[in-house]
Amino acid sequence: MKQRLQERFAAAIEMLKRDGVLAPDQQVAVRFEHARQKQHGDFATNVALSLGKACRQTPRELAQLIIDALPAAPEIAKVEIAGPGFINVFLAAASQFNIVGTIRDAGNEYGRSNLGAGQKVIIEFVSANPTGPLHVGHGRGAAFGDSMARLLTATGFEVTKEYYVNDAGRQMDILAISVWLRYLELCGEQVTFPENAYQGDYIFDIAATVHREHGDRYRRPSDKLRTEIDDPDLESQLDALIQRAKILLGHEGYRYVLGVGLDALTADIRGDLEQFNVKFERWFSERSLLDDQRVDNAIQALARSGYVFERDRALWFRSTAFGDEKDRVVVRESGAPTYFASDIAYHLNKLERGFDRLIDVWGADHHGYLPRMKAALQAMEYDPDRLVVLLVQFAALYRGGEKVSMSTRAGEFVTLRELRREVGADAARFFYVQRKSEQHMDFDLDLAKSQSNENPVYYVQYAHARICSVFRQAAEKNIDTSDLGGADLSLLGESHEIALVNTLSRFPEVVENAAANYEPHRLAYFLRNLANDFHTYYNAHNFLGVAPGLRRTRLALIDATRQVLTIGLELIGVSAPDKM
RNA sequence: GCGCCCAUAGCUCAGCUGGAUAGAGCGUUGGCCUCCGGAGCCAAAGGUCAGAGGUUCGAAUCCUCUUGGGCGCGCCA
Repeated sequence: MKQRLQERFAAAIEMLKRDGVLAPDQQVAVRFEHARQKQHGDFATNVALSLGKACRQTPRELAQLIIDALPAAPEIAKVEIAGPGFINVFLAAASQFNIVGTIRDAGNEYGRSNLGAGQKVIIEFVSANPTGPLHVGHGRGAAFGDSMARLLTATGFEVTKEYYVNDAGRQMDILAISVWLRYLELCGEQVTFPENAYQGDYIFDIAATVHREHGDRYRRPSDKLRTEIDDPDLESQLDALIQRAKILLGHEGYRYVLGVGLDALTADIRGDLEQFNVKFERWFSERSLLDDQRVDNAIQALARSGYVFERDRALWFRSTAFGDEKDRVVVRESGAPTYFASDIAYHLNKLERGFDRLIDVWGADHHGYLPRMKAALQAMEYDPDRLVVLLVQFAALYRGGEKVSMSTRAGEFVTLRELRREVGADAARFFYVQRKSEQHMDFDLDLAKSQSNENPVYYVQYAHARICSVFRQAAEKNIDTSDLGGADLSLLGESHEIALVNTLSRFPEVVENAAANYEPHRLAYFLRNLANDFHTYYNAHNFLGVAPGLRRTRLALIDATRQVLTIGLELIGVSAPDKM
């Protein structure tokens, strides 16, 4: 409807240009917004206000000229000038109600658009290190990323969801040593478990699996584990322990233990996310980049740019040339590439796979990492704007008013699984996605659990279930609901019906805005509004107990409502139950 | 110290990229049909949009400064 109005007004503007009121080269964009108050009609534009100065007219005079030039249009009932020069448009009721038919004809397609025009987008999110179960902090990224993927798909992008598995590097070694030490304990060895290794119970489970399947095969005498290291630094001691383990177990044994841990945790995370209604097209291994020399290739590609140099026997990327705070190491003194180097390879790989836009969802603590990543792309002559990084702020956790730590190593976190079991995947997803991603979020676990019944998701789902219930009642009373398409929409007109229809008609616009701005929370708010409009209507009017003609019309309206609720909930990964 | 993010009702948050009288949920107070599901509906109270300047017809929204909070500044990932 907005677009229709824009066309009408553009025609009027053209007319004024021809009449010399406006300069022919004057750039004019007529923007409409939904009027907040009823007395201001349905849509309002400030075009006369913004143009007034350019043509030396007062805004109100110009508004009048525009209105006079406006072509006759059946959808417009009335046009008014208000305030300093707003033009308020009142729509003809009949043309508004047609949306009910449009929605029902479009079915599941309603709200979809071709904004993306088939552009290939890869969205990478969660990507938590596979060193422990996901905690509630990861849940926010998961809910956000997945909803974004759904929104982008609905708006005509070709979307691939990917999880980058950080299965290389020191964190993996710490995982391996943690598993192995617990395993040795099970074998009956006396070992001191370092406090900076992974403390979580899940490590025992993995160790137990190894012990059950292989007995003492990976057992080594614990006295050989002792390292003669004076360094009081716990991290250095841990590294020394890892070195001992590699020697004692041999390459294959060590790889085995590490692999068991990695596989177990990856599988755990994958299952957890599936229960959360999040599925990835691909789990991309960081190690595979190293194994296939793609990291080396990337470093060479970067070197060809001329922004790579050697210092202190390490290889550096001159990222400061592109605005980064300092230059960054890509190959360590030891010869091992940094995490940054494999990340460059990963992003290069995404570009080579033909994605037009790379979307990364990161925790806000990684924001300092963005300039160097963009710099790398720029150095290799890619447009850095093809990388879009969406930062999701931390969710500070509280339990009984106390802040809860979320350290994976210390094993002191609340898992996503726990949360899901307490409140359910639907409530958790809705709760997460309700918040704007760049907004800090206080997550009170006790509140989230105790209020599970007051979560707005139930309010929205209840609206859907209620509509389904009305149709069940209709069936019981042998009321024919098969020909809602033939409903006479001109019978609508109650204020609650107008409000509901207006909200329904805004849905495609909300989806587009949510996708274009990477703001799925808009959809959550829209759905709450829609549910509110419906509940209010439900309370004020009867659907089944009225004359057959009106009954059919109202059923068509609430059926369209049910459809939009289903589509909208689906877009944020929440179910639309028939009964609750 | 430098950089990024944030500050809106008692609490948790929206505010449609600068519009008209700043809105929801929770909590508080009062009300609702013997009828399609009361997980609902209606109403009231609650605000110096952190503070101060600036930009303009017009600012919660844009700019500067101040205050207060979160995060980052590794040859960790």
